[in-house]
Amino acid sequence: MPGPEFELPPQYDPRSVEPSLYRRWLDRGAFAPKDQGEPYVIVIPPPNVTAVLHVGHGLNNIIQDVLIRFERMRGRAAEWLPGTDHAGIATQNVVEKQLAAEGKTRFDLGREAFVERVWAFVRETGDTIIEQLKIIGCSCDWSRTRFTLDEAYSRSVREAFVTLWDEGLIYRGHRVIHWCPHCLTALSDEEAEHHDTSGNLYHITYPLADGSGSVTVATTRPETMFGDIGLVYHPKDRRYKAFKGKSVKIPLSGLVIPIGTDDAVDKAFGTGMLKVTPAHDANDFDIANRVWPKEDKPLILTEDGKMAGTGDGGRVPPELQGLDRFDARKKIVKLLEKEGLLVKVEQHQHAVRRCYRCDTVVEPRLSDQWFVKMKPLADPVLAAYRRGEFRIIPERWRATFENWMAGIRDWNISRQLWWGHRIPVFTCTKCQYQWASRTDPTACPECDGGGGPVEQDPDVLDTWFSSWLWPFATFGWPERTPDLARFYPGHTLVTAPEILQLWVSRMLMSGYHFMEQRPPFTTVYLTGTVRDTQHRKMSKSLGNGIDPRDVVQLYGTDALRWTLIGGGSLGADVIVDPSDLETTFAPGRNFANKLWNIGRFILSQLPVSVTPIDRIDRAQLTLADRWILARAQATIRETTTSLEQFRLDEAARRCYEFAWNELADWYVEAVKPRLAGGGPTVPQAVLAYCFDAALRLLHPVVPFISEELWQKLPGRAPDELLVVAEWPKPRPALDDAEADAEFGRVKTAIELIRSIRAEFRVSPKTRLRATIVARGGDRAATFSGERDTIQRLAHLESLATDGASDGQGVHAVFGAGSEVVVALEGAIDVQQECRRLSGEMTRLDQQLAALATKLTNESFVSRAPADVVAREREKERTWREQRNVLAGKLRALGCS
RNA sequence: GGGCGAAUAGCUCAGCGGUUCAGAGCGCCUGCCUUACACGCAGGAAGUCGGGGGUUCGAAUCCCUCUUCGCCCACCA
Repeated sequence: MPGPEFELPPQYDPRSVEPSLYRRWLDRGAFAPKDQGEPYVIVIPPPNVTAVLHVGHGLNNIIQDVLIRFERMRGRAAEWLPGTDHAGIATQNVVEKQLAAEGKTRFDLGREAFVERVWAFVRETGDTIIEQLKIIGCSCDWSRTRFTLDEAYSRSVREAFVTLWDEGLIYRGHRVIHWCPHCLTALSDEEAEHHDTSGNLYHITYPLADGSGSVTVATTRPETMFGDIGLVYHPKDRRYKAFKGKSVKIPLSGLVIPIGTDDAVDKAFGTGMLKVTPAHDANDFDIANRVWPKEDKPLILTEDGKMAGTGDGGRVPPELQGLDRFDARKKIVKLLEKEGLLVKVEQHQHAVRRCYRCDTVVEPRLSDQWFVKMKPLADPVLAAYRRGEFRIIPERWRATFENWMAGIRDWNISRQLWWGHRIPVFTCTKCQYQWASRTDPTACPECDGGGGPVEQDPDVLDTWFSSWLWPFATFGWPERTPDLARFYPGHTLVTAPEILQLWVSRMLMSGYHFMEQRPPFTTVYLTGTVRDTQHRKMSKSLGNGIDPRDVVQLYGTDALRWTLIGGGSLGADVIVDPSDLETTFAPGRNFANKLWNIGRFILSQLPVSVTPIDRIDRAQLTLADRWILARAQATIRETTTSLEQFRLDEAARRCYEFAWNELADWYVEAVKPRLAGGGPTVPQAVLAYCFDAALRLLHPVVPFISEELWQKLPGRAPDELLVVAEWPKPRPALDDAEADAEFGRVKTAIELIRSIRAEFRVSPKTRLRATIVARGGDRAATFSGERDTIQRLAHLESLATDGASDGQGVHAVFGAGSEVVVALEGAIDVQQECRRLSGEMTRLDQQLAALATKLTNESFVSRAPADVVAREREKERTWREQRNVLAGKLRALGCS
């Protein structure tokens, strides 16, 4: 009797289901960790508030969602902490761009108004990002959403800074750092990205001051020559021996500078003579400190990358002052050429550093910045990693991580920005005493009574100086909150490998340093990257980004998740085609629709109350019942193992095969006749059990469709939710290797009959008569017991399972010599059948020959494992029996 | 300059020493609107597993090498 489920439309419409389900989960508080139980904690890599997410972020967050849903169902107190990052440079950049469109700069607004303006922007985009996470189904604990610039979070940042200061790990460094002339701020080494660039190597003549000749210097940056304080060559370079102690004149300016020597010079590069520009090259800075430690290090470029003016020491010739550095380069080259001081220009491949936020070529620049001493922080982490206290998967990242940790350099944390955490360093204007403070001081602690006004450092902290505290600042550190006690240390961090150093390693360092030597997580899962078919990263500038909202609108969230999770194995890139969303996302949509229809059918067959599977008497089970129940056990085990091993793709595939190929294609089809009769409750119980298990197993990957169907299953309380339902456990009592093998034979027999039908172009409407002859290990009862199934699925009129083959019809051999014979009167001629069978024979003979070679090979028999040899022997026996049957058939037909 | 990854059907991928291991999805071909599903069902065609060499009784699977692509790191100006 068809139930009300037939009212359900035959086509699943995710749009009508997903938003309301998500709301139900929220209303029920399903994403909050339960009060009891062992915690499982993931902290989200907080997305920058600058931009909407694309499917690249989608992959990352969906992986986290699969893991958190899995562990939640397994009974852990699952905490997935969400939030966003204020993203200092990036955000300030975006807002400054907006201002520029209005013809304004941040200086027009002033610091306070500008920061207010950024806040307004951030509130808006932050909300969009959270919305997107919800749309793709993320089951974050929204009650604990954090932002790295929240008041409480800011206290954590300040605490970390002051602690490090007190420990002597923060210092003011005077050195050449990466400076972005567009963002007008210093950058860390990690924020200045290398880009291979094809440039020029200019060979420039520096005349000797005494007029006795000249030397040639090769440089990629002629515009910095006015900042030269000398030339150096390698002390062992004989070519320049005669120049020792001499001086040269800087071309175009005439300034006289000395020639020195330094070991750092590469004799083989360029001319072996290096110009030393200490204020605009980190390497030159070091050389200058060795060779001319007392010499000034003149800056000849302004902060925004222009040639310095007269006020800046007057080293730059007047006609070049104020020119942009690249325009200046061109002009200088021209001038040099005119004066005959340009020897040659060579093509030169080299890496140029660019700002990771605005892509401007970074200018090395001597300045004063705050640095963190990293070695004391990194060493314990490296040691802990080698002890195995946390792991990084895929394991291949080990070398990268270890090299970085071992060779770590101090971290420049000050940024000349307005958007971020103000550096809590204060200076007394009277006595110049400088200190870091957890609270804003009003007076200098060193001056007696009336100190001078106190000034705070104008700079802000590097964004990463706040996000490196994420795993514990989010839970209230430095206060000893219950959350902190419960959710630190966490478990899994899922993120992109490109921020392994920028973020992951620093979180580990802060974790070990501030949290009593405990790691913030035990597993770091480095995901692959979502790329287009040309293997390019998704990015706005390339126009190949896909907004997850578009995919969800077209195909549903489950389809999006299905493609991203199934698209690649652990840590592998996922390739999607932005120009063909249909092909990319249809498989997931199709699967969701298939589940929908399996559900529609099963639900229509189930009574209001279904017998639990453990109350079914095993004696009542048919072979097909036993088979699907055994398959369910295998699926439960394999899916669970795969998820435990972070093989989400494998888990997804396994469930898919169970639901679609095993349950729908075989069991449902096999069981239909038994259902139609309204007969016993056994098939209903089996269907309900298997479908329930499949939905549970699928839930982490396709949460919406699984939840929607699961709630419709009989016996559900109105408030029961799959999202917090129990993860299936295997029931050993339902394991059944025998049924697995026997039903496998039945399937094979059906497939052979279908093949024959198709080969002989017999319409399914024509009912055929067939015979199955069980031989070898096969039992006739296996086939007679499933007679109805075989007849129905192979479109047979009748099936004989007891008689011997009479040689009439089309034959196929399977198993250990068992045989299928399909009666096809008139449709076949003997010649054709002879050809077909001898073709089979040839194939079999080839396989047997190959096997014989193997088995007569003394080395194989003696050296291969015994079970492998045994298996090969068994295979040979089986094929030999098949061959015998075939040979008999050929004889009977009188084939030549 | 160093390190890493990938190369398997037209496309996107799985398999990573031995069970028909040469697979899946999409695409393609042939039948089917079989009352859950044409976003479907059934049956097919399709790859000398990038080239070469080696280890092994046995290699898509391990080692070396080459080619192509991609990524990360790097103070030769």
